[in-house]
Amino acid sequence: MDKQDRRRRPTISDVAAAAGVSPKTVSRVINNEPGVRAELADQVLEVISKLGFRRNTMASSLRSGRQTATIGLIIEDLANPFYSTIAAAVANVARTHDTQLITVSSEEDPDLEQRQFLQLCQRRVDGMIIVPAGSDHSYTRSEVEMGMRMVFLDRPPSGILADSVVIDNAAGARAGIMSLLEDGHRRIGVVIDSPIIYTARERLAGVRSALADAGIPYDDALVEVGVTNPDEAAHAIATMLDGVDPPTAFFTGNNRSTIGAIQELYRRDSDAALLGFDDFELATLMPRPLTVIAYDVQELGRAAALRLFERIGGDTSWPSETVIPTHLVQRGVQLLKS
Amino acid sequence: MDKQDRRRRPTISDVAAAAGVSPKTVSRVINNEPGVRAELADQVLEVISKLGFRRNTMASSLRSGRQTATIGLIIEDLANPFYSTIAAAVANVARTHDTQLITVSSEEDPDLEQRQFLQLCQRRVDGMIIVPAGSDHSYTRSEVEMGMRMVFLDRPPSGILADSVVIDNAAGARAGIMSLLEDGHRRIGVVIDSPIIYTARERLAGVRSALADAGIPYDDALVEVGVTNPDEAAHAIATMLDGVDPPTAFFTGNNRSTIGAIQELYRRDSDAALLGFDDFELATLMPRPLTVIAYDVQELGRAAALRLFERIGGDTSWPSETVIPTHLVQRGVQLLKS
DNA sequence: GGCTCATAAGACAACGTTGTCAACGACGGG
DNA sequence: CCCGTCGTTGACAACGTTGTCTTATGAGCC
Repeated sequence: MDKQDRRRRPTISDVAAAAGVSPKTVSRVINNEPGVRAELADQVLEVISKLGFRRNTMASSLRSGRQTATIGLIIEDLANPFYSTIAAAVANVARTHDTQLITVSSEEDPDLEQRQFLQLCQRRVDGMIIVPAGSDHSYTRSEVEMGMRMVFLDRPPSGILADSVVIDNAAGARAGIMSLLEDGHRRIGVVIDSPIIYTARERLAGVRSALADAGIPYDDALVEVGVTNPDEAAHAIATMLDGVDPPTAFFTGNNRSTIGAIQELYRRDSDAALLGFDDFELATLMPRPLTVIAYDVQELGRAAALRLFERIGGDTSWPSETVIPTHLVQRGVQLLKS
Repeated sequence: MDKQDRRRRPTISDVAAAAGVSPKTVSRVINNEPGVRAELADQVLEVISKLGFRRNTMASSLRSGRQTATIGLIIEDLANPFYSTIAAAVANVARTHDTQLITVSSEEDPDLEQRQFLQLCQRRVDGMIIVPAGSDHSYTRSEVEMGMRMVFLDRPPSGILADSVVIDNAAGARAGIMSLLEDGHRRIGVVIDSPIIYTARERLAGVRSALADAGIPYDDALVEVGVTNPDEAAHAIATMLDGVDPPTAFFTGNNRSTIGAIQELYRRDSDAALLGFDDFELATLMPRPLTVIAYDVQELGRAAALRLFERIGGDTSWPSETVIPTHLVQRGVQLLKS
């Protein structure tokens, strides 16, 4: 280790030379191909472990043209529990296919998303799951034509026909609002992200549909759009509560907004009802009651990964859209005592 | 697209033929090597974009022997916020080095950890960050000798000398316990994972050190080890509270146990003090007061990644151990109203 | 014994790219 | 006008592996 601390990695030829056989024979052994005497194979295996030989995956898949046993996942932010749950589910499916996962963050930047996409193409991943940040994905078309498999997650693709897995956003929001209406609420404050975003748009559509069915006019003063973090949500809630004829219930369009709403409602000891899209860890310990529109986040990732591996396995059927259902769940720490 | 829906991916030779130049010239263009007339380079670039050529990363790094611009991260479970925060931090550092991250879960299984490690070696990643599940890492030695760079995260390596980044577990626990002692607590219940696990062992050592300094005998009846989930923690807390001379304060060794403790203490309206290792999202909304031993999880990942890239950059200094400091923070939703 | 045939092993080329070196024309100095 | 030099470009081989084809060996059969 003093004069040569960085040994060269042994290659198939090194193994072959040390074992007194041809490189091809070593190749046969490491690939479990038939046509090698058991005795000789053992001998080769011994040399392999003695030299610490590891087949170079890159050379192997370059030559054989087979799969690279890698898939890509493009998400907005790995630190966000929603995305990390998806990543974990995808990785689990990948592992059952002996495939490794390259996860990259787009940081909600369409340009970065595209660059990451192309880099993954250059690595010749077998397929990709993408949670779109941008709104135009026609740039993927030429790659898809050249065989890249893609599944869109959480938001449908645009500018290209491809598989997608999405939540039943509109129906979930609609069901939630209908339950508020059944409880007698007539003024419902809505706090939601910008309708530029697919999920926000769909959820808002669900809200409007439920209100329309109940014959309740849509009141712009009770809808705050473009809310992206807890503080903005808290502020929006405060403003509505301070207005004339304040809402008796709130709908928050994602869990970040729900957190902000809980903070503000708790601070004021308000007993307004709260309905939030997305369940979240520790919702059961929140200091006030709330209802969440829940769905199986793992299933979202799992379904996308399964679809992707079907494609990789050779499925060439027409692109499908998988819709993950939602359901309403009561949350809040008060339930612990009942 | 009807008869040949899967076009072959163009290679450098295809581009060369279409542009009427040699493959080497195309290579020079895509690598920004000098020695190509600007006019000719433009012409080549045009053909490249027309054909949708993407350099094959595998062939490139196979031939050039340069870095693969990939690093590996082996963690226990990507769905766990602690690990996903680390993964995000590592990915962020990686991106500044134009490197992509392959994240794999060991599922706390030493065998799987080793298999994943070897697979990453076969992919010739430039380096790896590993949160050890197993307790013996001598199996990495031959790879390290052949140039694999490794940084151990959250737990130090054993059986091999390598860089590591860990939390100041003992000092953090010690400081927390000392603060409970200052508040007058003399009977402190301890709920912690198995001491087989490095972090649990260190934290328990911190607890014992603080108690010893205060002259308080270590009472086995007040220490429950081997607790791995919230329910077990809640049960352990309940048992201690139901015993004779119950504790007036509890220390929980990680955030899962802390959650369980909160549930049980809230259920009973107990006003026992609670001190938990690990901060967590939404700790500010917990329905009772608690103190957490907090540290910068992102920094943990960031430090490990920075160290790894120093190694990849050629640093051959003696392995270092980076220790991330901790500090005490008050949490609980009651703070919102003050 | 000569034949076929199956089996085992190796020779060789190729995957897509790039390092090395040679070839070419243009240019300027002696 | 020749020669060395520079700037461009290409030919060729090689990275580590594997697909294809060939060769060597011996068993089995008439």
